Amino acid sequence: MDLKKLASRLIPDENLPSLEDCEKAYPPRKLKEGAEVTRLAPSPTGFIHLGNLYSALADERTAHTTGGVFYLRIEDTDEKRKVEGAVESVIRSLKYFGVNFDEGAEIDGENAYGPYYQRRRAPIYRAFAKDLIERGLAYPCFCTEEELDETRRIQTEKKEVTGYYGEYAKCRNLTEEQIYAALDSGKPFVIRLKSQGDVNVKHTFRDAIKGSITVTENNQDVVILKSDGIPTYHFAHAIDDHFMRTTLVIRGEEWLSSLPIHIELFKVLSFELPRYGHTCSLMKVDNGTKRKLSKRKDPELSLDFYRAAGYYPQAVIRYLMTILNSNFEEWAAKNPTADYKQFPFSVSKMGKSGALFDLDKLNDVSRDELSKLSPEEMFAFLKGWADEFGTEKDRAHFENADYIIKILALIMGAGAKKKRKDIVRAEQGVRLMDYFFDDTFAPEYSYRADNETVNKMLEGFAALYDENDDNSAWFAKLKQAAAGAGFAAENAEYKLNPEAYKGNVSDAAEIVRIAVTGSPNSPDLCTVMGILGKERSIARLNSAKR
RNA sequence: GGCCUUGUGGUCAAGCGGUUAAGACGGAGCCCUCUCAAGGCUCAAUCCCGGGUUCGAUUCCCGGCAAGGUCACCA
Repeated sequence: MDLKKLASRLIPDENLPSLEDCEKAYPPRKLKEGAEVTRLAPSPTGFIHLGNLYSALADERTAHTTGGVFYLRIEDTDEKRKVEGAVESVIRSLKYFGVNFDEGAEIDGENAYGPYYQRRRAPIYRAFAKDLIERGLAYPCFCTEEELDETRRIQTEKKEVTGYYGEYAKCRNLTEEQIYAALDSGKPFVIRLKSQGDVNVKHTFRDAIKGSITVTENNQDVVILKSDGIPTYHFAHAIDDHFMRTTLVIRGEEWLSSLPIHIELFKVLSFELPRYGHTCSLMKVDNGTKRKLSKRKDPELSLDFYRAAGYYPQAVIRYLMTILNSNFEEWAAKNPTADYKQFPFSVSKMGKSGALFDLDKLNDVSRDELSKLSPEEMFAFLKGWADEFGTEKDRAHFENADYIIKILALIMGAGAKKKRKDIVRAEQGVRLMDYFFDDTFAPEYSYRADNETVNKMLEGFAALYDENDDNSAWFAKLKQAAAGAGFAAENAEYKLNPEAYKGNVSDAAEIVRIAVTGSPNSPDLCTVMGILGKERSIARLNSAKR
């Protein structure tokens, strides 16, 4: 059979680049020894979630801690699943979390290895497919979807491996006449790899994350060019990662099972195989079982969700870092002020089994991270959130920067010997301040004492309160009022004879606290009242009487 | 079902033939204390199972089991 002629018939494109041209156009990168080139290669199918950020961070850290390059490639070979604006959304979301690309789709700067949209690279793929056909390593397949379904059914029935291989590869040995007849009749076709592999042969393979794994040779005649002439993932992956000079392909472990295909593809294309690192996926518990995070099933894991909830970007990143490299936490404890980018990230330190997403842990990391901010920085962060996601009232409150910063100094324990870690995320932090504003102050007045006692305490303290008192003077007056209302002024006295009193000082303070803040829990009450000012404090004490 | 991967407290995990089996989150308790946080201290809780190899296995080997992934003209 004249393969040259067949190739020209199958791929008649003019102006295809020559294989040598491609090599020349995308030469090996000039990087220092050990520098890794990594990439994020999403398909533009919609929003990205925490799991995507997780692997993007692994890529980004690997590239940037080794002095390499991190680029963005868009795998848009599936027209049907394309979503408008998805690319911008990916870039924007990742940027919010501080994950930035050096080159790639929609990125300014060095674009020498582009284009980064696979659809725009069609001529390259087609040139190589044509070459494979000429070399007898690929062939046209005219099987219809129905035929394929049918063989799959038979294979399943006979408990054989499904797929297009061996005797099931019907089009593999078509005669010249059959091929041209099909072509002449206008039947649509795909191009398949003529696999040379043998499933009985196994190799051990070194994965950068999983370590030593065994791979079985591929014997599937996989589709490399779909009937629309666009490559499948497998083929595009081999060609792109070769010509974009990726050194380390970091991707989810769901790709592990197609690794044999990729190995064969690199081999027949005569490309040097890059290194691979297959990450375990982030899991979540669903109906009592673990499963990997999914875009469709877990909208609450969308990156935009975390933005809306007001999670601090650095906190999410640091949480992810603790899962990515388990020694990160230890390092961070030793270097409390260091930026996470100084951490010597290593793919080899990545875990081998899938981690469960742990909200408690994220919250803990968040508290910690946020407690490092100054009240001014916290103000800026909260205001940014309020501007985008807050209520009308929130935005109005944030006009008064000085007032809020004073509140934040209290809530965060700034300047005090011990910092507070009350704020986990912006939304919750903003709500924490509600009682400092009259229009959001919503007390419940759920006193434990009887009304008479409450009123006596409130009146007594209102009469004594002086906004110029320092903390101890303030507390002395609280005790005085407490005694007047029948509480024990000193705890020791109360312990000796609890029957004689309405309660201890804590119980008395609780009444005032509820009156002023609407809640039995709050930071230092003396300071709260100082921030509110005498007038409002007294007004609240009065209106809190029963 | 075939193939691949993984299996240390509730969660994330150190560990790499001999350890009282780290640490963090979460839980319980105590201290501190005007409450709540924070902080300090203490406690409970783990090597999937069965065979080997070995003086000795969480660690090495084999076999189970369980979980996850994958078997498309989707990526």
